[in-house]
Amino acid sequence: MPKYDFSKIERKWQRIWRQKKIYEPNLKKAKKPFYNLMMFPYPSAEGLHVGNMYAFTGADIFGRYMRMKGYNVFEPIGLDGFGIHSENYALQIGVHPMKQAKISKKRFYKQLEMIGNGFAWDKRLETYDPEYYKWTQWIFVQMFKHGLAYRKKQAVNWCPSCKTVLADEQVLQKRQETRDKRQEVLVGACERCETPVVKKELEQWFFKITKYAEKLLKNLDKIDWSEKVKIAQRNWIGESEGALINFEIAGGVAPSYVLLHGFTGSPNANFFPWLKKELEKRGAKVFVPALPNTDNPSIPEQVEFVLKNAEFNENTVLLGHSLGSVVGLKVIEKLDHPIKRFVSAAGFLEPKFKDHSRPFEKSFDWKFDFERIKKNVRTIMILRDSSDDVVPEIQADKIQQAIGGEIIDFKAEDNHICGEVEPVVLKNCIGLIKVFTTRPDTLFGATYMVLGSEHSLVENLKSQITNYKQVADYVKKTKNKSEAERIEEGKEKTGVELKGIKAINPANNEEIPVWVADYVLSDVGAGAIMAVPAHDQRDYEFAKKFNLPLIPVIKPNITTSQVVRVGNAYEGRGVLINSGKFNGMDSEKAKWGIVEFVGGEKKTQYRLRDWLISRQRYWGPPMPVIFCENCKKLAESYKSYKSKRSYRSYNQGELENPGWIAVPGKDLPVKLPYVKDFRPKSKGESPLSSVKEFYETKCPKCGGKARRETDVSDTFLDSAWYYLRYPSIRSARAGTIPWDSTITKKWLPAGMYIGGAEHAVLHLLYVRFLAMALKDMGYLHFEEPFPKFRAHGLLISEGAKMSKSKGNVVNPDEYIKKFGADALRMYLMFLAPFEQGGDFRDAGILGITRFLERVWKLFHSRINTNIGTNNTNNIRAISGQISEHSRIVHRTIKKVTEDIENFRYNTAISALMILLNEMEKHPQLPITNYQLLLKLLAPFAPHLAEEIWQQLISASISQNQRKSAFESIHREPWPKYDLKLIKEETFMLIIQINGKVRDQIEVNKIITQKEAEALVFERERVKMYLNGKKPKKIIFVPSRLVNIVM
RNA sequence: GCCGAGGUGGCGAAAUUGGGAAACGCACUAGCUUUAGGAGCUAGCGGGAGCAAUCCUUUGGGAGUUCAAAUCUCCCCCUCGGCACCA
Repeated sequence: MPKYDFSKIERKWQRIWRQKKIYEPNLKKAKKPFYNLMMFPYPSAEGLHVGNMYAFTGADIFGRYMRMKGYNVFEPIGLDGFGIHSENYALQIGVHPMKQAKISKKRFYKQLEMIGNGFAWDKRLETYDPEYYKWTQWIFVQMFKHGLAYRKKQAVNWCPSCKTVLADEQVLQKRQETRDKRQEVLVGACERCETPVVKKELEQWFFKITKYAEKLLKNLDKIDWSEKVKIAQRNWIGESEGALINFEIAGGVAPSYVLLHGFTGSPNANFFPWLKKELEKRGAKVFVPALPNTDNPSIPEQVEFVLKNAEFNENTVLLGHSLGSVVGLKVIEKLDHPIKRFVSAAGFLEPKFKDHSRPFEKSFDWKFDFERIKKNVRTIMILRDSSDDVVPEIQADKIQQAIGGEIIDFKAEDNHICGEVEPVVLKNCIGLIKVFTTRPDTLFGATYMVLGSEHSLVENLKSQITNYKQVADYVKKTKNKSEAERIEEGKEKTGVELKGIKAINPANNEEIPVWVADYVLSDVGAGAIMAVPAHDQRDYEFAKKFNLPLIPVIKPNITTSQVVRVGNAYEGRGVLINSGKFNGMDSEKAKWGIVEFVGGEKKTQYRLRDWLISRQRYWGPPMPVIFCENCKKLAESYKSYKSKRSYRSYNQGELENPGWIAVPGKDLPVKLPYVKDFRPKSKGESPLSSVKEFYETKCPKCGGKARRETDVSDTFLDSAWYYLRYPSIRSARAGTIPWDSTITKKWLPAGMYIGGAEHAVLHLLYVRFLAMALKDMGYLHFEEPFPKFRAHGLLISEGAKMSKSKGNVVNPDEYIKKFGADALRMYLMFLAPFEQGGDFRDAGILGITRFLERVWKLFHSRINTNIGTNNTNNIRAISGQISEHSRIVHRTIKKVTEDIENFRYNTAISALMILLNEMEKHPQLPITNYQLLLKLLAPFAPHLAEEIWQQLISASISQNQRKSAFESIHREPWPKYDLKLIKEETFMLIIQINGKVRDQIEVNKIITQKEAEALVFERERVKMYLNGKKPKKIIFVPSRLVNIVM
């Protein structure tokens, strides 16, 4: 018997498979395409990790199974070679990443071939290949052009010792053992040098993933993914349903108001009389001039009239309705000192109306000095009626783009904000604190308010805050707090009261204090909260610490029946819900009833943040944008409407980010230059920022002197679209876009995606987002790239996560050398369910080695000796025994098939072992059954199965019968099982007495209860236990058991 | 604190529409094979009692539902993973 020389066999078949291209489907012509995708590795270390192999093998078994089921399986592989992992590795070993990439590539592909997967080798890709990142940059440009990329200042984690920006994952978050074993808490420190991390503000690029928050969340219900990954995504997106509620600032009413009516209006029309009364009631001086020539107005004339008759000081609020808003803007432009606030109700900048033209359109030049206006007004509120059929919605945006301010969208009482009572208008004329709450039903229990440190009101109310210095000091301290301090302080709440300011609870009109505290985060909700100590643990802690009231004093004009959940605070717990009704509504209804009662607005809020794309690093694709001073001016002037012609050549991204110009497609890729010193720079800039030849360039728009962006993009962008590239590599039709649409339509979305659960929220969310965005741009025909995703478990070693410091990293190479890839593959899959992960221990692999040896031995000792001579006779001679033996074979087919489909590879392998045990015992083993065993084994041990299969073919089929083409076992049809053969005619009837097994008999499957009982009571053992007594009850479970209850 | 997964022999695990707990494998023990070994074959292998037939007991702990619970319900403990002052 020849020796089972796995090294030779494995190398041989790997070579032949590759030569014969049995894993390279014809991507254009395939009839039953199946895209079997697995997450590609980042080649950041010495080589492939056994954890990678675990994942790839598990995915490959599924692919091989699908191939045998008749699908044209496409199973590509590549390297996620860009990014911080690879760069850090290069830094660590002191080799330039460009050089290291070549070394890693060779090593990784060699290892990837050794594991015996059915990879489509012709379609490899590496993310650092300019041919690839050209398209990564192209995608960035598309995002930019479609307004999905923008620049924003944001604080980043900065390690002062390593002089580099750190990703959140690189900041120590948990109590960890430090390298020199001190048991210290290193929260908020750099993972490499353990220096406390500080915050540094940098301008960076973001992708608007938040725009897709709702879709990303909703689609989760439609896709078949590992449930835990879906849950992680749901939590990450973090939907919360709640309401925005405005709290009036007591004394937020300004001393003086000037209200300007619109075209054909008057001080007695619309909401003007009511508004005047409301404001005067609160002690304000209100001036509502009747503007001259209201039916055929001249704007300059009205402006002059207002300037002459109205008084403006720094506490004046100016409101303009419709044309009054235009007049108001002009008035502000002419002032020589600032006013407190400008409220634009249904205002506009251009005379473009939805209905008809108006006489004042032509007599005015529609030019404004926006810079001056901005200087002359401290806060701006832009009210937009969602049902306005006079002024287009876009006008509000235009005002905001020109002078800033806040847009308030609402449905006015009457069209074009012309109701006699318009509460939203009033609210915006007086000072307001807007809060977001998911519990509006606790509104009656709000006893104070808290603003986040960065809340704009802190500065805007400066003049009214009597302890401003104290407040400012606190705010400054909070902003400078490092991550470490913030977490360390943990539960101990801090804060400062804004003295001189009171807010009014709109539910009960009670005056409540306003605080600023860092437990309220400025970028969450509205950046301010109503504090309800009776219901919220955090508010309770804060209230206790600063002696704030825990429950409100209910004013007599609010009846207790209106109160929902005021709550009773009590010591220790702080939360006792006192539920009630509100105006006859209960619970859920009351919650929203209150929102309506106080004029709030229902709102769904998401926790998801926009995707920060910029990396101040070297090893990534340079971002394909160029900054041009000249174009900045042009793009900005677009906002002021000074030159309509020139802005037409700018795309949305260029207009939204003045000065930033996309690199045109023909100039892509923007190649990453070779930079000798690729280490991160100390200023929070990419190493490219010191390469003059790189950043000095010409503006693609105007040809003037310009500067390239020197940051590179996040690695997650590389991996967010790689699956689109694989099938189109070297396709002639991919040229203007990165993929061939015909092929993409055929192969995508992917049939199966397999990868680690550690990517649940980043990679797996980004891929989905990008697909949605590209679909909306018209480049793709689907929005979910992976309708089916399975997360494999984590492979640990000797009970612990593999890590270099623990020294328990397993290198697959030595195991492959020692035991063979087939043995290692099967051992990894046999450990535990694939989706659970497993613990790699040396000892167990021998069991698999024995199994494979026995499969080999069985062939050479029993099968091979029988074929060739009179094979067919042989089968006929033993046909009588086939059916009995076939039963277990068919049961195994069923078991293995179902187990593969459910990724229960461990039990599939166990079933194969049981089958082998049976076959060894069987005196005359039919060849056909052995062939079935081989086919079932093929996905798990592809080399051995192929070797024996080929030997079988050459031994049993005479030369002239043999087909000329190479017939791999991996293209054989997957065995089908015969249900009739599986069905048993008899079964072991279990006899229980009081639930305990006492006996068993083999009986026919179709036995009735009566027949069973008759048999059971004849049994000696049963008689012994009954001892003449009559049973209380007899339970009969068909084809299972009889339970006699005594 | 919140969310998720899990806890079964010496070890990895199997059994989940409630119906024989421990399949399959590792390790171990004994024997066989004139036997160099991480080789092969046979048998045994949760714990306790017994020469044995057999009996009792056992799925993190406690309670419950049921003829019957690893599986369902409630409470508690532990391990791992994720999120974390999200209003």
